[in-house]
Amino acid sequence: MQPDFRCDCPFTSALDVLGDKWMLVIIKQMLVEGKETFKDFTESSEAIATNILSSKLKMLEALGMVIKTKRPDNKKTNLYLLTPKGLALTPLLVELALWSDAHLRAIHPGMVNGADMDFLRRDKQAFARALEDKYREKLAAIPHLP
Amino acid sequence: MQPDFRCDCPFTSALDVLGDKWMLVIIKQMLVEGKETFKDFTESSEAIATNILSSKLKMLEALGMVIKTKRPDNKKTNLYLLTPKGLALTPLLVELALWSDAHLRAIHPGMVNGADMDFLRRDKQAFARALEDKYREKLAAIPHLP
DNA sequence: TGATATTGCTTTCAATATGCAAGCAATATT
DNA sequence: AATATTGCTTGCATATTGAAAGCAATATCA
Repeated sequence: MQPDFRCDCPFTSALDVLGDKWMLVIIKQMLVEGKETFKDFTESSEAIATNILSSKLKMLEALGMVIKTKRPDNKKTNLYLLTPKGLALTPLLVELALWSDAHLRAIHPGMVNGADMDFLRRDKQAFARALEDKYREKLAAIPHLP
Repeated sequence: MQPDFRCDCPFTSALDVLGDKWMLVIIKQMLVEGKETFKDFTESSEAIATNILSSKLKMLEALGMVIKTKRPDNKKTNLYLLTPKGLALTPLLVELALWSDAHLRAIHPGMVNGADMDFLRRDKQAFARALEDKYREKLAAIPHLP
């Protein structure tokens, strides 16, 4: 289940894991949009197919970026949560959004542009910290994790 | 030739452009390894196929991230060079490498780990600036660009 | 306590992206 | 003039992604 790495370059190795259409989108949905169940992901605006979602979640789990667990009062609904290894992608996601903001609006004018983007442009480190802190608080509110 | 965007999210929109196996690898080869000709790219350690390389270079050009030009003394060899829009991906690449360094070594022990990585770990902003400055100097040494 | 709805998938098959190898025209080198 | 190099393109094979249906387990409702 490990990816096979093309070479020994750290840049390329990250892309061997993350360089596809979905891995970082799923991470973003967890971190930014608070998605945590299989259903949550299928309902997001990116409209991922369930078979792809299933396989990517398995990869993320195998890589230790996500853990799969449940709430004690519900035996059906699985929770997918970011581990520190997944949460550590926050600065990368922030750079993605900054680049989009600066260089993609010309060809994608409808891209969202609200108060969050202002905050991001004003102080990207604070923005990243806010995202991480919010996620950690969320985790703290689920006090039965492995 | 524009990508079609899945939705209006800035994170996802960046991945609509960059989220595949090769786009960022090619940018990295230009920025970090100084590759500039078609031949250069085919000889890199990632071993991209020539048809894929051709199509990705066309995309990068269409998106305005790369320009295709020649030296005045050589009518055959094309030069592919980063535009500001491509060069603006430096901080993103830096975050990719940092994440690899911190979280991928466990499953990819052979990943390179020399003086450059030390510099990167010590001061990522300085590292990014150094890369950008070096690339701009290189461009300045090709004084016949469009 | 059934009956129905929801969740979390898997399976099948179609479409698209990636990969390999060969080949070829234009230019550069000898 | 002959050969090598560069920058590709063109098939064709394989892998990844996608759409749709289906299904078992649990949860919710009457």
